[in-house]
Amino acid sequence: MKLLAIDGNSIMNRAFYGIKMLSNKSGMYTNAITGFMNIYLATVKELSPDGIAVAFDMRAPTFRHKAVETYKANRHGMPDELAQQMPIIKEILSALGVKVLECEGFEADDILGTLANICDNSDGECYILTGDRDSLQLIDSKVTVLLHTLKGTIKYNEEKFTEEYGFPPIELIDLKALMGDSSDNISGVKGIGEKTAKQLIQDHHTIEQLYSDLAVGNVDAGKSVIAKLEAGKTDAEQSKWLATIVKNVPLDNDLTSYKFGEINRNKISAILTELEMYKLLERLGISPSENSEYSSVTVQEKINYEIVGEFSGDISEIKKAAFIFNDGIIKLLTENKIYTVSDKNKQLEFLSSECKKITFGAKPAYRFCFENDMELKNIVSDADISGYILNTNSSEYSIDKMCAEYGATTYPELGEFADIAALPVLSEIMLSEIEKQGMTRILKEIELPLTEVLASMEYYGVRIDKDGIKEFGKKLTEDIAAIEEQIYFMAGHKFNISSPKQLGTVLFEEMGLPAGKKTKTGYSTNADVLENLRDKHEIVDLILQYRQLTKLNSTYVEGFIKVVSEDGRVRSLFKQTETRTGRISSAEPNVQNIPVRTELGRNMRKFFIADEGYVLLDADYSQIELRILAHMSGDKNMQDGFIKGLDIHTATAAQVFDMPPEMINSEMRRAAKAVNFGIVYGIGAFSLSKDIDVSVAEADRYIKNYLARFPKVSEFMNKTVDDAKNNGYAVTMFGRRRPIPELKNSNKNIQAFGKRAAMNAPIQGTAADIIKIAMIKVYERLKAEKLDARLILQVHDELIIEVKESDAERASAVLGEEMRNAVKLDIPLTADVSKGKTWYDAKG
DNA sequence: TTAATCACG
DNA sequence: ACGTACGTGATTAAG
Repeated sequence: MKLLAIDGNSIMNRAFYGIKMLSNKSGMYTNAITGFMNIYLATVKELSPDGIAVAFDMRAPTFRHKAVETYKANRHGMPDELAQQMPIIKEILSALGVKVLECEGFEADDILGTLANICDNSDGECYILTGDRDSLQLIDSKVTVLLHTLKGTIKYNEEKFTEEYGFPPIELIDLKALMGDSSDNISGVKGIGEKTAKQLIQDHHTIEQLYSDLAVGNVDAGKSVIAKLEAGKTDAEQSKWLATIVKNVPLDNDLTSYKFGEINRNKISAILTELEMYKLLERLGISPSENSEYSSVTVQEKINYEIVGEFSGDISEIKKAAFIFNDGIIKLLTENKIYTVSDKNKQLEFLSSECKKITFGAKPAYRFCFENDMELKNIVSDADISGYILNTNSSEYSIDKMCAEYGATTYPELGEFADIAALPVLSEIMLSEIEKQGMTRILKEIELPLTEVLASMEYYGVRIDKDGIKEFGKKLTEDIAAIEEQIYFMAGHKFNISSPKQLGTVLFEEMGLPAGKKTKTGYSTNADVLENLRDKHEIVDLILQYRQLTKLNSTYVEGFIKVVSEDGRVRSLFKQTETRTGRISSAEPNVQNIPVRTELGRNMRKFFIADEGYVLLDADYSQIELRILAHMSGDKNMQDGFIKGLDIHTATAAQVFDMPPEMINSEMRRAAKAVNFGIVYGIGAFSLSKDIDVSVAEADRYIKNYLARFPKVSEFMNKTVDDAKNNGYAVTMFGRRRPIPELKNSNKNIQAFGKRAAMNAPIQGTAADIIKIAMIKVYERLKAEKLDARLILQVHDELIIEVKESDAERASAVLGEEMRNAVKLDIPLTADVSKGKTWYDAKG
């Protein structure tokens, strides 16, 4: 009988720390379970044992000798996120017909030792799977250890062990008795390390032999080693006792009782469905539970697709199809047949046809059409977008992962056609889920049409004055060199100013400036800290200047010179499935963080220019997030300020300080502005106090006053957090969801973060929804009115259009009207348009 | 690859 | 008692 004995705690630990945190929608962590099952299945496949026993620790707290736990540890000495997975893996294993062994007062190790012993005394073969080298002492002719490490699983039998260590496995106990083991709190002999201990055990084998040899002067070692050994005899004996794995745990010693039992498929299905571990279910050959969220669509037949090859028919006859456009090739699925389309003209004919298309990642296809002066028509579903809408938290929306998550059939046997084969059913499941969650309008009226707008923005790009940037860079480089010289002079030597570590040493050790905050790795040298040191030494100001100039030079000057195309334009990627709140993001290059707050940085915008004969139009929403808050909360007091067209920060100050608006000075307005920001972000008194430099108590008073003056805002925030806790997600005005599993985390800080995110998501997300709607309307109207104008940039609450001078007036009206009228709120949305040859000039 | 920093809304 | 505002992306240093 071949027995596989697994150290449950050790393997769960390895899995937990080896795999990124994963959790299902309700915040239950699954990473250790996933990792464990991966290792388990691989080992079972490799070994084909007759039976399996998995051992877990059950040590009463009083017996515990392990090191003190870290802050978030519980009584099991492990993080809650791991502890909560332990009972579940036990249930899964039991349901798989595997024996789960625990014994009061014993560790998993001891159970493994006993199992090994049982095998030794019968005709068993024992394989021990663990991540812990301790168990190697159990190896003998019948016992093999499979040691799981980062690099893979190493099989240790007697031969392999002896070859590596130079002595038999049982003497590992003696080795530990000498060198100790800090993780198990075994002291060993003081002053004897691994090297010396190994040599001594190779020569003398056991502690007992070593000390009897020592007594007759038969130990070949230096004077100091001998002295240490003599001094540590008791320690050695005690350590040996501690290091010895117990082999007499009361267990059933009939080996056959560990043979595989019956598999409870229903139970496994129920547990894994709940955990959303669909991949594992598939590997186990078990279908997801009927009670699954997605049950109505999870019972599917595998469709018999025929792979035909290059499409040779008449494209105009295709009425409905799935396609994926990638690497210049289209994979096409229609009427249960899969084709490729390689000819460019055929591709364009297909894309621009009236055929209803479902796809995965439509944006590149839109761009491909724009580049060829065609129009991509009739995209009715995009799985990439659907995946994002259903879970904005995911970092990857591959077809494979989504099939596992939503229970769609996969077709790995179709190789390169696996994705296109899975797409129709996957899309159908996701569309019905989106419908069920009330997000169909988000999909059809916002995200799907937006893809075309973003593709168009990417296609056009923005014109850049490359020579201008180069010249600006030259000046910066000169200034940087001069500042560097001065800094080195003041510091007394050269060093890398860009290295926070080296800078910290210079400022806080060599120059003796008072160190403020610390980071994980040393002193903090960020702008906040330096700002406070400004009047302590002249060098601080120079460093701040150096930081500003080098940032401008490397990120913006050098960064942009690198990405300007032949035609003098830069094409950023506007990503539609990136942010958790529903905003779009920009990358390669990021055009949403071009400097504006300082005059020097703002110069960068002089190099974002309109093409010859064209001008730029720029419009941004004024206070859109606060307006949304006023609308969604229904707070009449707050709405009043906007309806009357007051300066909102001054109006807030008047409320918070209980004074007429004309009595509000700039300092008070600044404080009120910070409070307004804080409210949107899910405020704390501490951070607010730091931001506006008042005491925490003072800041707390501002917040309390604010919430008292705007009671509906207070209510709204509480309800938002409550709902998010109950539902597992926060939701925008239009129904877009953001899952917030952090609210269920056991760590209070993470929970607090969840609350702030829950308060912010509906506001930031609704603002994102609104500007997306505006973008689509602007895009459609510019097209309908045949204006020589195009949207080219979006910066969250700001849109930029490049327009032929003769059409500027009309485009300007379109832009302003569509932004203001994108949606109807209880209060007006305001957006003013201004015009200029450069972004610098066009920004009002 | 991760941490620190800083640019934007 | 503890930690401390939401959402992004790019660059640099350093393990």
